[in-house]
Amino acid sequence: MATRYVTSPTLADADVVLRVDDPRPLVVDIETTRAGDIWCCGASREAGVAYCFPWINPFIGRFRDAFKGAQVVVAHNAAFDFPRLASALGRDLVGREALVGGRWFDTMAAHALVEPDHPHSLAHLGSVYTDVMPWKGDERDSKETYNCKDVDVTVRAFDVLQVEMEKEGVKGLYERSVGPLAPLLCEMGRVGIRVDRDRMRKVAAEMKVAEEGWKRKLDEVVAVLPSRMSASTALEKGADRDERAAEELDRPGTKREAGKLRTRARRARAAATLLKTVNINSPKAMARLLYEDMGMPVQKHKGKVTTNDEALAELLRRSGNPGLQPVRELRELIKLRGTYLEYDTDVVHSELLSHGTGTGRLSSRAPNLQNIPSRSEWAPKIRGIFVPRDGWVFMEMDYSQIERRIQAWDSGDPKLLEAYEKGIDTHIQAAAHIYGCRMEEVTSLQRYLTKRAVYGESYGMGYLKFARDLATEGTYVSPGEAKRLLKGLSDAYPVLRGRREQIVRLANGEKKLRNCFGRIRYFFGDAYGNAMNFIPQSTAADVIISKMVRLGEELPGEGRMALQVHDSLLFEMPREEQEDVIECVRDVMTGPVEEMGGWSCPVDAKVDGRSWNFKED
DNA sequence: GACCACGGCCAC
DNA sequence: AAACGTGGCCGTGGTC
Repeated sequence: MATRYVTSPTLADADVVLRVDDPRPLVVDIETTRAGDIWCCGASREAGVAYCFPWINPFIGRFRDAFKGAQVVVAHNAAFDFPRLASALGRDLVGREALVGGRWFDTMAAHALVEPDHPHSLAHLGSVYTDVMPWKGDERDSKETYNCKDVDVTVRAFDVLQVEMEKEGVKGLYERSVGPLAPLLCEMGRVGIRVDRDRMRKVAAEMKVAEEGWKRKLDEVVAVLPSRMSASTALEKGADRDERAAEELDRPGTKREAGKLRTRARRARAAATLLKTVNINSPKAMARLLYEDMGMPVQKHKGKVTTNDEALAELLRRSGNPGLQPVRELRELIKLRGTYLEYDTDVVHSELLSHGTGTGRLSSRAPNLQNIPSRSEWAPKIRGIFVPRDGWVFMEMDYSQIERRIQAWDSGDPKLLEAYEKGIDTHIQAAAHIYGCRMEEVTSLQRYLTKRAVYGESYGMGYLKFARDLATEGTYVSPGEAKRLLKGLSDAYPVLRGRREQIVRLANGEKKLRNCFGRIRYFFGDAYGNAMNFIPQSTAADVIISKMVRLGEELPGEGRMALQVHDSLLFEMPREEQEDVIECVRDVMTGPVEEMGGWSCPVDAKVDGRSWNFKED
């Protein structure tokens, strides 16, 4: 296709492409300076033609008018362009006075609906949807030409995507959910969540103390020590002694004994090295130490040598080596401190992406706030560093077992549905079937094992992995028992099992699955776990994002959504608005889901004015 | 110094 | 035949 890229446009050019009453979508793309200010803004209304306007008056004014008048404004990854444009033009991102309000279209978000597992970069769209030669990183292009190419590819991709979305039947999903969600996600990230850095430093310091404790423990337990001698020194002396003794024995007849002593010396030196220099954060160094120097049985994961926590737990179980537990504890502490207690800011502006997953879940990055510890011993203290603004409170509303409930709804399994209708604990119900007893007789261990089996089963986990997982946490179950557990669970809900088998067959036959919101995913090769998981996971994702869109319209007062973590929403609001917000959120989240024939899911609410660490009260 | 792959591990 | 799904970030160790 012939192209016309205008890199030094005139006012007459602006009159053409930025015409206020042009009914065609206005496609834009900004480039920014190193400091983050807008440097230029490209614009186009049709494939093959693009203008790159410097970000100066009077072009800025023309853009303002064009945004106001445009029926749709299109950008690739609009979450980058639109907030910057809105702030430069003195308008909001969402709400009545919004720059482009609900009229924006993001080609990246749209592509994620059409090809969830493909890359969504503009370069990728250019390569599959257009005949534009690859242009990213081509140093011969001026910045203006580069911008024009971006805009041109965006406008062409937009045209193709209209067709593709129609063909894939995902247009409704985009219009109802994914499109309207985009400005909300943007706004959530822009406002951000406050971090109490004093508290953060205190927790980090506490952790360091705990680390020192485990380091001393490691020092103490590695060897039986002469009094007041450091562990590494003791080990080295022992090694010296062994080696001297070995030399004396080094003659025919006692060579074997000499060899044994040398091995012992080598291992002692290795242990001494561990205490002094081995970096437990280095899998390579740990593998050398454990498997070569110390001669422990090599642990493997998917065919590869591993020193992960599961391996250390197994080595500990088999050898009883008291140095291993301190290593496990230290690893955890270092990981937690390094990952979750190093924010160099008072407000974290995590970015929520709607194109980040194959299932329609959101993802979170820079920082990822969807994986803040919740079960670790340190979780309360880590969560405690995230705080609401002064006079405001946090409120978290969680869906209760939403994916399991969706499995029940989707399969129509009468037994599981009955449990939810009658308010029966489903894990106890399943355990009663598995262990052949009455529900009152199910022990807490049996319920726990069943619950774990339920989660594993929905991902298609095998019994060996199931048994190993449990062992890592200190619950020993033989492979045979694990197998019986999974089988018993599967037998407890035969209709659900049938549906899962059907889903896997469908995925392998059609190579594509669709949930009731119209979301699709393609499957390649031998689909199993990811296929059986798609329906519940993606349906839950679509339930919650559709509710987020509703809440974007209905949330009263100043209250705002702060974060989404797959089955839960975190809100922040002035204390006096607490009751209104809770009522509104509860109503919306538990409201009937049209796409599911009026199905709904119960929620649990938690409120705390102090931090994200909700205390029971 | 920037970038990358890898092993490992946090969440739901 | 068997089968753990969806993410992002850390430190290490290597390359360019």
